[in-house]
Amino acid sequence: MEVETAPTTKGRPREFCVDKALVDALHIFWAKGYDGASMTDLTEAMGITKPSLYAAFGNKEALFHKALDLYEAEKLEYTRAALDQPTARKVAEYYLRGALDTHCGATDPKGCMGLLGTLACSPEADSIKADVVRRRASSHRALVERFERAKAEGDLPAQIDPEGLTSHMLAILQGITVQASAGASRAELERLVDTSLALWPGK
Amino acid sequence: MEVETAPTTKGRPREFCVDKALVDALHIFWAKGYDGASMTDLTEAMGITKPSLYAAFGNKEALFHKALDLYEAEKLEYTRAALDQPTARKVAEYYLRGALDTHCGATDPKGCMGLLGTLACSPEADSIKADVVRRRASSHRALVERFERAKAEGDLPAQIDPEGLTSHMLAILQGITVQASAGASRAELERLVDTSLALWPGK
DNA sequence: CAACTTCCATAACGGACGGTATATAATATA
DNA sequence: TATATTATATACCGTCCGTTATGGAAGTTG
Repeated sequence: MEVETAPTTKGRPREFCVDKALVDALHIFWAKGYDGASMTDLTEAMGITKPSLYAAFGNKEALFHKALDLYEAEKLEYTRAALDQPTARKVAEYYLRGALDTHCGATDPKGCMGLLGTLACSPEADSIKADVVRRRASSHRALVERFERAKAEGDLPAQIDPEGLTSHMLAILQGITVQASAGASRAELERLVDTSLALWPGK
Repeated sequence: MEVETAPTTKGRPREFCVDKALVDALHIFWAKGYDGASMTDLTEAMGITKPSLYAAFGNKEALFHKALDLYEAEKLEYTRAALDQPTARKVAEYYLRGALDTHCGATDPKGCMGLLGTLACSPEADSIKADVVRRRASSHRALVERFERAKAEGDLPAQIDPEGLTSHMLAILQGITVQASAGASRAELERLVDTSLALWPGK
């Protein structure tokens, strides 16, 4: 049993770039969701055949997890950077504006890949769902802690519930991605964010 | 060419109740989404065979639209009742608490059937998607008008953008249903709603 | 060169999908 | 009772799904 893909250079070299193929796969999953993306969709977008895909990535599910890793690392970087902002208000602003750029940009698919993953309901997608839920829980936790710190530092009012505020802000974020998927314009979503920030508590 | 199902009583009478079967179908679509619900899932839950289903409802897509009609009429009644509340704050409160009861109750499936419909990405589900988006747009419009009226009546501050506030509130609503689908507890979502209402502008 | 290893292309696998043809059972009408 | 009409039950259709077996092409190593 081999633990990893052997780093040998023997045999015929592969004719495609694994990293580029993964980027292509990510775009398909992002646009169509796990169930909606067929192997044919994927292989056509990646420019490779099915046996090549299986040799390089394992299977569809493994490919999705790898695409999700890439998505988190590249596209969700703003959610980590947001935590470093000096005040709770700036955290929220960074978060929501980042969501706007990421989920309603011109080049990438509209909406959130994770959201599609969570709501995919095929029986075999349960492992996908669990993965996304787990990742989301860790963002949630980090945000609660950040808002607790903000409360201690005085840039959130004392009566604010950090747990509730986190769920509230993530709900807005999810709503943004839902509306983006449904075809809302960037301008519309900017007014949404402006309103949410106008109602934000504290400084 | 017959325009409607003939109201005759000739021939063998059907052995199941169409209305009850539709309720069963609704629960399946609600829990699994359009693509996730297979004809086998549906017929088993409805207790009928496929030919009976096709004779009574046309096909899967027509069945979904009828189930969506029922869903809107019965489960989304609160969104209409909300508009009759005396102030913008009460409208929001009615809306969000109603969402809690409807999408995080004990008996019905968690989450929002419309949301699953919008995010279903199979090619043949485009008509489903368009239907849901259209229905949602009309709720949106009604809400904007209600908030404009509230502004005129003085229970919303002058600097509030009714369009943005509507998108904001619907985003929270969508976030609630997303989190409910993902397994959030009722208590968690109540804290979310409490926070959202604590931040609500005006009286 | 031959031997070996790895990748690519074709085509097929079993299974599930939405949808239906056919035959039989049950009722109303005449 | 005979006939027409409609519902049910079974079995099947073609298509697409994710996955894989097979044969040959392309490269490295001796």
